[in-house]
Amino acid sequence: MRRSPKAGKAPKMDIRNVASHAGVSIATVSRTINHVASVDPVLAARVWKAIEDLNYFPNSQARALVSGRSKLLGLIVSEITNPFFPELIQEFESIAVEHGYEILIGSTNYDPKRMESCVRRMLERKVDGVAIMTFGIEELLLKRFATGDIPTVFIDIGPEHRRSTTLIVDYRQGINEGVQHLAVLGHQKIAFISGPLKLRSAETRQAAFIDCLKAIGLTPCASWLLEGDHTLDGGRDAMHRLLRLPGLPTAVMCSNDMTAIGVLHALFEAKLRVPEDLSLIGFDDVHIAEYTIPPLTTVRMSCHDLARSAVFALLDHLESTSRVPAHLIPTRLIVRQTTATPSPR
Amino acid sequence: MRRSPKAGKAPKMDIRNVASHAGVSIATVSRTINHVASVDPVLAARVWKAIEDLNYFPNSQARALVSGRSKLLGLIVSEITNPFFPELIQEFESIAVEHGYEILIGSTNYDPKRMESCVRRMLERKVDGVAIMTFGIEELLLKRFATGDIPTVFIDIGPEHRRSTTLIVDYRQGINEGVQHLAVLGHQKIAFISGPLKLRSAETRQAAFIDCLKAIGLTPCASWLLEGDHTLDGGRDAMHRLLRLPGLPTAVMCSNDMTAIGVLHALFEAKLRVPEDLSLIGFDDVHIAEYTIPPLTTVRMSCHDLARSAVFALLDHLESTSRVPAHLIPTRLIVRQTTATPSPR
DNA sequence: TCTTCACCTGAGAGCGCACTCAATCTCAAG
DNA sequence: CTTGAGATTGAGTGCGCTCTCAGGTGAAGA
Repeated sequence: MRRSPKAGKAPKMDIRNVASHAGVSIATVSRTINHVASVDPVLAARVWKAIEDLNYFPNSQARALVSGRSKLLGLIVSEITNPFFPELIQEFESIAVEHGYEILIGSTNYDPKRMESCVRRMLERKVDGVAIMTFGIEELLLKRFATGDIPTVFIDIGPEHRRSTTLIVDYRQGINEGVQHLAVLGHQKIAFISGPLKLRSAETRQAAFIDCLKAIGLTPCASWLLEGDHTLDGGRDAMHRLLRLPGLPTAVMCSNDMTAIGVLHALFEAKLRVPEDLSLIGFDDVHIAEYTIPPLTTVRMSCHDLARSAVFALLDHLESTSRVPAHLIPTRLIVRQTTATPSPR
Repeated sequence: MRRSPKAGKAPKMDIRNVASHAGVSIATVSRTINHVASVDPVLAARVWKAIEDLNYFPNSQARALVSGRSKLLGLIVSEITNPFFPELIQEFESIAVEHGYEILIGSTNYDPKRMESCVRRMLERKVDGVAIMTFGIEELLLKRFATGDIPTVFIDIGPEHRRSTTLIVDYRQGINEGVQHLAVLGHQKIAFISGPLKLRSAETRQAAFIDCLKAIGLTPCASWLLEGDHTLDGGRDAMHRLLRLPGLPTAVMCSNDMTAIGVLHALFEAKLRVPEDLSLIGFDDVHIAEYTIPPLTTVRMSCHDLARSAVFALLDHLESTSRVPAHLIPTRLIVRQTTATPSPR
């Protein structure tokens, strides 16, 4: 009774107890738990009863240790407080659980130190696979998982090896729809508030915006290309900066919805009306985008698609289910009420 | 090479490899890793170098198995897509990590089945402690953890035993401030949109509201006591119901911020202005409450306080740090711009 | 009746690590 | 030079479980 000072309580329930209580060997208990077909139904019933009676839970540490499979999937996101990620996590988790896996979440907050510890923890816990959905792997993560020891899923850019999948988001499609939509309404002066440009995907979104602008014969104005950080505060601050500029654009596109909501707030403070004085388009289409005032026109990147593709890609590597997942994530414009014809000024 | 069909890759790095590479016994490696003071610095250096060279990670499954401590803290929340919880999770995680623990998240979505599987998973993974922050334990959870085998933290109501802590949220304080604030502004007709009433805390909040109303001589009107579900959609729907009623209140208090944001949206659709036509007060003070239009007056229940108290209470049970945590979580009104004098009608 | 074979079951090994305990080593004092 | 206390070290055990493999059972065929 060395390491059990609490004493007496739970009498260290393990597979042996179940075995003796059911009058079988531990091997049979193990087989029963793992649904091995060859177990005599009578014995299996006895085992299940014993498990029930004793309120036994298999120790997954031990299971993982011996089987080599932890049944854990890592999920690394950049910022859990950005509503997009909880939505993604929820979806990811339910699909994972459905397939017998659990998830270990890591939130990097764009902080290299946290990122490092995140990866380390995943490795230590021996996750069976990892989805890195940070929208911008600062090399670090990429390098850590480059060895290809465990299956990975990346977004936009990732290592090239057999056990890794890269999900490509078609930012251009949705952003183009947004720009076109604005152009059709008559906007010519369009600003863009990006995410942190060290993030690959933020950069890609901005690049897509610039290209789309050029495609319709508009010249992107450098001072209307602001860098945000994908947060509410960042969006508000960027808009403040924009407002201090001499000329004002007639429309603003944002790299994500949080930024757009921040912009909405800055505009409210400045007593500017949306969409009358300024049109606004977000990106992601988080649930709350439908609830802003006015409801936000935004580019939808389905976190449902993303989560599904990620889990399935991982499962594919793990169990070669050959359930070929879609690796191209589409985006499309959802028109709500933050866009309108520019008012003559 | 039986169970390693991937072959060749990582040569099954374990403590033995490190030991032989460093020319010491595995015991010394173990001691080094665990920072046992008595290890000869020279040997320790050799060990660390070997660890570095071999890129070795201790297997936490094995560590947990033998030591009996998983260094895992469970965190069960009701709904990860409600922004309050990500904020709570982030705080909880960073404090936990700071103290050498990791967290396992479970989101119940108010679904008994998910709840059951959540608990089961926590138990199977042998978490060292669990914080149940669902604001409404439907007995189920309570019962599951009632045995007192592992330390737990509950909110509002929990089992009574040595290894369990119950955090009491002082809903009344903040709600009272809200009601008073409304009363001072001249409101007499105040509605309340609750959370799902099967949730203990939702019920408590509503009860507090009713009491506060009575305390200032107002009679709560039954038809103005609506049940929501703590979501955006629920808030919007409840407000729709309220709008269909013959008489309209002049102010609405909500059981959480998501509900309030839903209400805001319903009001926008109905072309009613806030706060001119109707005053509105939320609850929680999630970050985005500052960003609604107009910015939401709300009762702050600090998720920072909550997370801190929860982790510390758990650590206290685990390591008897006797870092006595505050068990009373205060709430207070944050006045922003959704409240004003009722307009004469 | 005896062998063959398919089918189950249980004994036992060992997953990677922490921890105990006895062995070894160091060094000062006798 | 010997001895003992104290400091380090390494062999070995076992955490709870899965999986292999050999042994045992019973039905079918010779």
